[in-house]
Amino acid sequence: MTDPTPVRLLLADDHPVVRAGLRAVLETEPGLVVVAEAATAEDAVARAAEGDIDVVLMDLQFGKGMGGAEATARITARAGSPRVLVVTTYDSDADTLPAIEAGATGYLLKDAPPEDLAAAVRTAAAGRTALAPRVAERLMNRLRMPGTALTRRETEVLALVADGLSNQAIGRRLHLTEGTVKSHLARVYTKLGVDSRTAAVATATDLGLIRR
Amino acid sequence: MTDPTPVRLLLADDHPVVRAGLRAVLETEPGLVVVAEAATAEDAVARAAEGDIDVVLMDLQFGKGMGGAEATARITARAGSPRVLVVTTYDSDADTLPAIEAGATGYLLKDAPPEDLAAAVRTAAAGRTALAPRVAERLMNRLRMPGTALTRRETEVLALVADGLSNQAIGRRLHLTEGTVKSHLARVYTKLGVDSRTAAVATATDLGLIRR
DNA sequence: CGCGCCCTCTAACTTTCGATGGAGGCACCC
DNA sequence: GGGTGCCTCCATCGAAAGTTAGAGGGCGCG
Repeated sequence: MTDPTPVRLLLADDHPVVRAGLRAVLETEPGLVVVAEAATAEDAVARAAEGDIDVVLMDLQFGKGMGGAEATARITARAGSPRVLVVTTYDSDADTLPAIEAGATGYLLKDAPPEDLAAAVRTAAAGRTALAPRVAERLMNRLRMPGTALTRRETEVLALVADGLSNQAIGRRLHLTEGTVKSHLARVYTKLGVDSRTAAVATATDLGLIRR
Repeated sequence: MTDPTPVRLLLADDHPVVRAGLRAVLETEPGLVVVAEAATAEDAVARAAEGDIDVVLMDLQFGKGMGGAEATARITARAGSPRVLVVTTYDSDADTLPAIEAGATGYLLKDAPPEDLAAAVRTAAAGRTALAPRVAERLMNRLRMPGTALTRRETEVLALVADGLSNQAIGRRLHLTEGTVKSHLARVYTKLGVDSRTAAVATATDLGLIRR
């Protein structure tokens, strides 16, 4: 009656408590086995390369070093790589879009009930996409309102504005001229319907386009 | 050799995964027993009132309803109440100060290693204060820099800046001249050590001087 | 191979901000 | 009464930010 080939999992999260929680929740499920944990994104990439993992549960925020999105990209870049299921606290566009672009098979929120989590892991193991309802809704809104969608570069510039940088400083950081930064921001303003950097940060934060 | 009166714990966190993780980490410790869990702040307040709890592990962010700080205040307001140990992800002043004001016995971060967590629970059970190193450092910095405190008017103006209003608009809103608004902001900038409105909003948000 | 979208850059122009250095009124406290 | 801190207002000047109206290259898609 037991499944002869259980789904083998790697937990990548810098919080020991969260790793213990995921382990506790998932190991009670039949057919799921946690075979390894990683406390940094670098470790996760290295461990995933060993070939004995079916699904990686990946956090996006790590205290130091590489982020979860980049780790996801590196893992999925290899042939025969495991599926990566992002499990994080936030559902802003600033987090979801890079993760999905990086090749994540699913995107879950940490407040999900254990059943949903286990179901998503099985879905991911089967190669199908698993999205949390809130994330799915956000993506739908994106598709419905294409005029409002900020491009990657625009989001990047706006995030630096939110950090308090001047146009000149942003230009230096991104290797752009100050004029180009202004161009990006001008487009951001029209898309968001505002007319200043502070107003742009305010509404973008409300809309979840950037995090703060 | 076993302690006849173990420390009885209540876990209050809206994430099932985190509750499972805390339970897994703490129940392996001798002398600690998790007797209840709460998924909302309201439940935590009600459950803590039953009198059979020594220490509450309280998250600050709950998806809906009451926040962890208010719940902490309500729990500690009663006589003979349990100790409240805040366990959260963030260490900004906006979170720590209200929690401490509300009567929390300690403040931990979720990335703490399990040993530290268990040690902090025992410290709290004994009635002593348990602070994560990063939080302690932050509090020390506060005490060292008393000049950073913003006046009511300055905070009011800065909050409107964070909402994206121009100096003129703020003046209209508060019945001030634009020049007065500039005066307030100039003082805010020197106090925060910045030189632009966006930078002021960024650092004030980090410091928890304004809400967003 | 166009077409559209994104990214980059330019340049001149207007408006808003921020810096500086004041000044007077008011409340509170020693 | 004389501090001290907060709030209000003033004027000027240089520095950012925002506006407008372009243009060209790259990339994917039908």
